[in-house]
Amino acid sequence: MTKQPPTRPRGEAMRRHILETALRLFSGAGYFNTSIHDIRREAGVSIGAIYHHFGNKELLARALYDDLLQRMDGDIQRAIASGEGTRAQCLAVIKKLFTLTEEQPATMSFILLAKHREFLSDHPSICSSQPFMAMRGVLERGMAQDEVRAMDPWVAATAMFGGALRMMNLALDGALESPLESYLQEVAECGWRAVKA
Amino acid sequence: MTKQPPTRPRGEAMRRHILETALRLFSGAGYFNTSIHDIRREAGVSIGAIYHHFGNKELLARALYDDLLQRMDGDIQRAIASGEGTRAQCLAVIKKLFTLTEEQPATMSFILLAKHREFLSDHPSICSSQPFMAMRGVLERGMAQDEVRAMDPWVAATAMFGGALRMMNLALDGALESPLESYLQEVAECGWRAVKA
DNA sequence: GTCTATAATCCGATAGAC
DNA sequence: GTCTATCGGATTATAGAC
Repeated sequence: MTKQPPTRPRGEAMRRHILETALRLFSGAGYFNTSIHDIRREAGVSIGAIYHHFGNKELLARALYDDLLQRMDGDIQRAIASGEGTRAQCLAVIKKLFTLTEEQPATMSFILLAKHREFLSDHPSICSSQPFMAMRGVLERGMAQDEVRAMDPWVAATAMFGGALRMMNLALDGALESPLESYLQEVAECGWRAVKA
Repeated sequence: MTKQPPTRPRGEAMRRHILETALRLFSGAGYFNTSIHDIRREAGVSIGAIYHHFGNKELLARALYDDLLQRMDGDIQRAIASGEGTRAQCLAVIKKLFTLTEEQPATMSFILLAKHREFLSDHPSICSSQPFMAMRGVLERGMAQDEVRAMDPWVAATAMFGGALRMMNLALDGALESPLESYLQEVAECGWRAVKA
């Protein structure tokens, strides 16, 4: 009993706590409408702690973005690995994307809707990030095996997943009546018809 | 010869001049990275003129957004009216969207990529704006005439146009090698296969 | 209507104690 | 590592002359 759970997280735990708070505020009000002082107040930590762990506001956003994108990349890779054949893999990817959107809307909102160029100066655009390249890769392999019609790989990827991504935007904007999962089969079927051989 | 063309626009002309300058800066650096003083300097007008015509920065952005969206709505409506049948109408819409993206990237970037929620507080989301509702309407009529498979109207609209919109995002991010128009036929074909009866 | 000058506020970042 | 107090600067918006 020498170790008491501290009221406030310290060290690495505090770092994660700050990241979680920043995600909530960034995705709610936006990066520019959220000040360091807002994060400080909401997280119940000091300004000094934030600057100690992240250096400045932009680096905090970058750390958050990298963290979320890496987690999403793992999810997408696992979804792809879980399926046999292009069609099943694409369905698994869309299913995972829909689940993430419903269960972690703040995360998906930050990744999909944020104009990262505005505060992540030299970061590569979201299109060329790992998870999106992996999705494109599925279609390219599908083409090599004649499961997918021969076409430009970008066109194939956007045709297969573009509808799903738009539906996620609609869900995040609160424009859909039913939960996103209820559209899964229809959306995946449309995507597949768009590209199948 | 009593009337000399003024070096700097005045009145309504100045209003438009300010809107054009704001669009260029907003779509380049983003709304929050653009200050009133930036617009003042770039447009060669005074702070007073800006506040006289628009009231404050947020109202300036709102006026710009409404203006661009109304113009886009007219373009989309005309594109729809130019075609016979669902397939031709959808092709015309995508063709117009691609042309606009290439010829007026600042406009399309501002409309598509901006997180308007961050600075247009109570504005309806982009999904429920006129041009996007019109695109959904095309698919609904197509369903009524059995040209399009029966399905949720949102799913049909995102399946038909989602790929095209993603391609526009890629083009605006500079991720595509060829001009957007060169993908037109493939993109439209994919969208149509996704929804056709 | 358009201008200049200035006010009021807020923000990101730093300094230094503990 | 975490805290409090504070600085310097930038930004939005206003006041008032022309």
